Amino acid sequence: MATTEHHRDQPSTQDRTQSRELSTCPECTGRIRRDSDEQTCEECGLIVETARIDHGPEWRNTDEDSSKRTGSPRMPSLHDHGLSTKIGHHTTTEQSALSTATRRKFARLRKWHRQSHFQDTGSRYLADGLGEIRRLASALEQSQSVREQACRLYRTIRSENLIRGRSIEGMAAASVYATCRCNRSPMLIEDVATVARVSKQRIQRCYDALNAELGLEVPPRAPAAFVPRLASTLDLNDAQRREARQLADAVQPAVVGKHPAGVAGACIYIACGGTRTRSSVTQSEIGEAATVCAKTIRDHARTVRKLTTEEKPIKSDE
DNA sequence: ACGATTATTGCGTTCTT
DNA sequence: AAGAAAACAATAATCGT
Repeated sequence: MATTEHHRDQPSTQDRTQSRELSTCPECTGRIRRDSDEQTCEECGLIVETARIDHGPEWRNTDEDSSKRTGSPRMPSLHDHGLSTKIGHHTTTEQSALSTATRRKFARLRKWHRQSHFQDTGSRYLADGLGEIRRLASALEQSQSVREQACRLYRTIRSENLIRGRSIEGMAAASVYATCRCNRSPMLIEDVATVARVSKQRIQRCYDALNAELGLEVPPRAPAAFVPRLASTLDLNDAQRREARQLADAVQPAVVGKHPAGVAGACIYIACGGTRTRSSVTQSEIGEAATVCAKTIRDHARTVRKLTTEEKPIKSDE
């Protein structure tokens, strides 16, 4: 089949994410990340601009085999890239003009046409997976760009025969998760597990297999990326956010390998007063928001404190 | 005797025919 | 609709110390 051959040479997800421009956010002076269709702030999540217009050329011969030169851009999220057509229902004035025989004929035509979509074997499964990805991406409020990237990833997963024996739904969820991580989004596997139809463990397995087989380079996650997210669910004020962010940035090189959301939670805990003054948020509240237990917040808070007080010993903090 | 590694089995799943 | 193929988890077996 021509479609799978075509997609073997598609650029992988990380190729696309590398070409993004950075500027600063008017709201919090954070960095702005630019996707193909959106500009979002990495700090506060503010969507600066949403370009609904496709600025690309009207026709493209860049599709390698130039099998398609005009029309809307290819949609990786649709099993046939949105290339298929439908025979519409004429429900208005024309209906009366058509004879019964003609209407029958069109109904027959329509049915045959619709069924012919799935005639090449296996693309039913592909459509299932892509549909699930679309569902997950929208449930997780991800941008259109993320959705398309996830679908592209899913296609290569499929062509590498990584799905057999696992599950379509698990792999779809893993695709979305992996895409979010490649885009440095503060996404937790727990997040996708709550909207997915399979367990967290199964998603994790699929994600592991995906990493092992495809070797896609997912960047390490910075704790600072989780600060805005946690801050908004915990309803913190600007000063607290700023403080927590500074702590997270300062501490980042020393906490590689630790769960970034847990570290971010610890920074927030300290920024909100810590044990000293009565903290505005409890450890368990933070833990819940970060999908980590309260003890982790406590432990990390200790190391964060130690790391930051070494640098400026003026502030004696216990 | 014990812990760690490897085989085996059964199960739920994809995918082909 | 049926069966092959591949993955996984739980259990059994084997091995080295």
